[in-house]
Amino acid sequence: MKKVLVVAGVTGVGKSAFGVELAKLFNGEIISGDSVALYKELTIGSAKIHSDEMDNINHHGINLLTLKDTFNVRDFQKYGREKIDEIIERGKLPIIVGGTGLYIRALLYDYEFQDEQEVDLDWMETLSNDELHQELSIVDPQQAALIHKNNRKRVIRALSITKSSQKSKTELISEQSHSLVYDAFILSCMMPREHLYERLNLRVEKMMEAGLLEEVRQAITIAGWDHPAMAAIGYKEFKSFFEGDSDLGTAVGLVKRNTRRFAKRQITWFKHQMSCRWVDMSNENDVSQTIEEVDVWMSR
RNA sequence: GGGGGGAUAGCGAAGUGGCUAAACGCGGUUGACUGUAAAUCAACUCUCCCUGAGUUCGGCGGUUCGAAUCCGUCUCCCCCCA
Repeated sequence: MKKVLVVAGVTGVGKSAFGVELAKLFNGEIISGDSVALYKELTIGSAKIHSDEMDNINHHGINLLTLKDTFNVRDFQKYGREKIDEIIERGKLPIIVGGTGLYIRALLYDYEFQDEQEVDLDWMETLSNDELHQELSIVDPQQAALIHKNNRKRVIRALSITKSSQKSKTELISEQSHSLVYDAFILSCMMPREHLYERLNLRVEKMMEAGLLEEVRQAITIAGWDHPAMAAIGYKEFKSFFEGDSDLGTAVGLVKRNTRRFAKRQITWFKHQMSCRWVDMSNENDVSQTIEEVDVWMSR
């Protein structure tokens, strides 16, 4: 199986720099596993790696799109797998670096996405959460049992799978083996919660100093608030500020809070959705120990 | 010195005699996750031997079958008049 190194984990602990370090040590190229850094216009708020931090290591999946485009997991899986093959072709090690759990999991595991025909979903709009969930329990009872009725987006998605393709979500998932399609060594970077939160708060302050507000202003003139990417943390929080409904301090506070909550969700994801080698980035010994383990894995 | 207002769980804030361990928001914790995922959603958050029990609503004392809610008093905070 093809070897792929993965530097996943929580935001703000230094994954990007660690990825570059590993790329230099093991002759690698980096594929970003980040759903926001994909967009050219979203740089400060996405904590995107700066070009002079890349240290001549090739980075893929950054600035790939403009805010005129949209993207989804399926696109990422396709793009990522192509890049992995290309990099291996060049005799180098593909290194996935990022924190978008679903993207990374879909890339590494045998997630199957099928072609879906356009289906009119407007009729769902008028239904209540309960009615939609009721509908789902008829066409796909297993998924209905798994998805909470208030999770409207998921309920609608599960419904639309059955409407726009031949299989239900349950059937689709049951056909997969839920195993890795690569010889992947998955690192999940973290650090003690308190320390992490402190860093994250500080990072938001730095983003403001770096001109985040102006970046948001420009992004909305291109994309408007309706673009999915504008729902990213560091952007959506400024909506009410720009509309004159709240002050800047409130917006910044929300960015901090949402970043913390996001970090928590990432930890939960990597803890339960894939099996990772956890790396405490605040512990030098653990980091160097990890590098040794990568070395062993490489020569395996 | 006089007059008025207020003290509620980590914070903000409802509640003004039983349905209240106490709404709601924030903060925090835990979890779900297969085409918007930095998205979306759920649970928990006084204590404990936790499908039950125990101690709470500034302190103390009282009224009452029953008080965060009524009365007295003390402490602290805020506003107004001197």
